[in-house]
Amino acid sequence: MKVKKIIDKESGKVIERSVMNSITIDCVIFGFDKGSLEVLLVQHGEGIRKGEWGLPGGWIRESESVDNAAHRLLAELTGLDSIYLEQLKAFGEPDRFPLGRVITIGYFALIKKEDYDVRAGFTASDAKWYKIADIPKLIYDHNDILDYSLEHLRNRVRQAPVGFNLLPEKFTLFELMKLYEEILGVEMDKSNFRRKILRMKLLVELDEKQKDVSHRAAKLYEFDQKIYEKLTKKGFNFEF
Amino acid sequence: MKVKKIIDKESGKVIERSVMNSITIDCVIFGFDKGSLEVLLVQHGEGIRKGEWGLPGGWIRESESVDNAAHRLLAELTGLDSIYLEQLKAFGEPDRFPLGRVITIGYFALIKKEDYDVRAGFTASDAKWYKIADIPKLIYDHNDILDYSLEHLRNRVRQAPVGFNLLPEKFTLFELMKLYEEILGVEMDKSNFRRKILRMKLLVELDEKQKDVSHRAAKLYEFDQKIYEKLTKKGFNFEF
DNA sequence: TATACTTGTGGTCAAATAAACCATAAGTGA
DNA sequence: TCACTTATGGTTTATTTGACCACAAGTATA
Repeated sequence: MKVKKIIDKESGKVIERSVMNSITIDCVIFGFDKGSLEVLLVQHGEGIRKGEWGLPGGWIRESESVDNAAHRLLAELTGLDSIYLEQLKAFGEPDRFPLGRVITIGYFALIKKEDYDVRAGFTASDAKWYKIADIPKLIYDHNDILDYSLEHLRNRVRQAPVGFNLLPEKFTLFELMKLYEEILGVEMDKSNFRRKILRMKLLVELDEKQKDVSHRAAKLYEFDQKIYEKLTKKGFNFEF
Repeated sequence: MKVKKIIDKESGKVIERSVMNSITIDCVIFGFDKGSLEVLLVQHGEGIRKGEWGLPGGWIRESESVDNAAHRLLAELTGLDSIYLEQLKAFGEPDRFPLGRVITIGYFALIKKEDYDVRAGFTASDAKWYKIADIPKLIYDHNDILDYSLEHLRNRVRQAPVGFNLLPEKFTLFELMKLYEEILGVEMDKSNFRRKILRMKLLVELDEKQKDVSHRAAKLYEFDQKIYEKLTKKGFNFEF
């Protein structure tokens, strides 16, 4: 089993820990800002692909579960824990990685950008949000993984209320609709959207309104956590 | 990289081929018979778990993609190729495999039982169909993988017409309904089911009827391959 | 201050769909 | 012939959808 240099998060010291040598994790981290869906990419700061952009990822330690490895890596990469994270699938074309046979397990994460400060991870020289339409050519098969994630996201938001993980705690119905429009690539009717989403009783109307807008301020809403969980399990139907 | 004994399918000779040593594939193979959903399990013929039942699976070769490995293993295990096969996800608890750290990638397959002859695979002493309700305690985390697959199947049949892969080429509407009832664990209305499924234009009515039944014989149907593919991509909505 | 403009919010109406249920057809077996 | 079973094709009512309208409530500008 390979032993890889790992820098301890707290102390900054280099420690040694055994990792699995033919399996990695790569994360597709989605965010949403001003009507645009975005993905967090990192620029590699070392290795043969120095300078090129790719998905944030890393190695799995010998003693941790795959899910835990994904959570750990995501915390290291974004500084966030307890965010929405889901395994996508394993990607395993024999030639996907040039230095040997490595299978990667894709994860997909949805984060509230308001909670996140951009910063580069350990081995990354830079980290940046890219709009979906502006994704550059990425290393290895990362463009494929990203495409797959996007497809997955589109399916997922129609079957469970996971899209909400991309919005701030408090949001207007219009913002929620714009999120769905952006993810699904469709146009919706304000009025019908409002009727449909309110009927599910998923949202709690707050005693608060938008501020600093140059038009009539809209009411703010947040989720009802209980109904959210129930609908996440049961599945919900959000067709347009 | 580990070198593992592999018996060549055609010649029966033992050949050596390098395999990945910390990743396996396990397949959950569903079949449907006389109104019951079933799973194909194998009894291990060698190793520390000799005699115990588990999911059919195997090692990934150094030179093949993960998907190809799944197809190859399935052909070796069931004698069938070109059947419905889909990756589930990777299962990677650190202690799931007692002899070292091994992550397994789950696949799920749907087969027409009429096409399949039961036979044991290379390292298996026996292979047998089990009704979902009668699944015994399986090796490693295979019960977890099976539970996950079942959940996945339930979601999948509501979003794509994949359940059809479990039925014979020609079937009656009643048989199709029974399949859905069994998978989803619900009761349906004959009349409404018929209306709904026929409206999608997915089925082709044949000039043929059931035989050897002691009641009015029902018309047989088969799929329209073109519409089947279109609906598989686009997604279809089969809520009850 | 009046007016235009923008977005929010609450409706209407017709068409499509779903759920529950009924009636008859077409076959079997006694 | 009759009783019985399943197939098949309705009907009826409630619910949901989609398209569209009208006014409310604010801002920006003349």
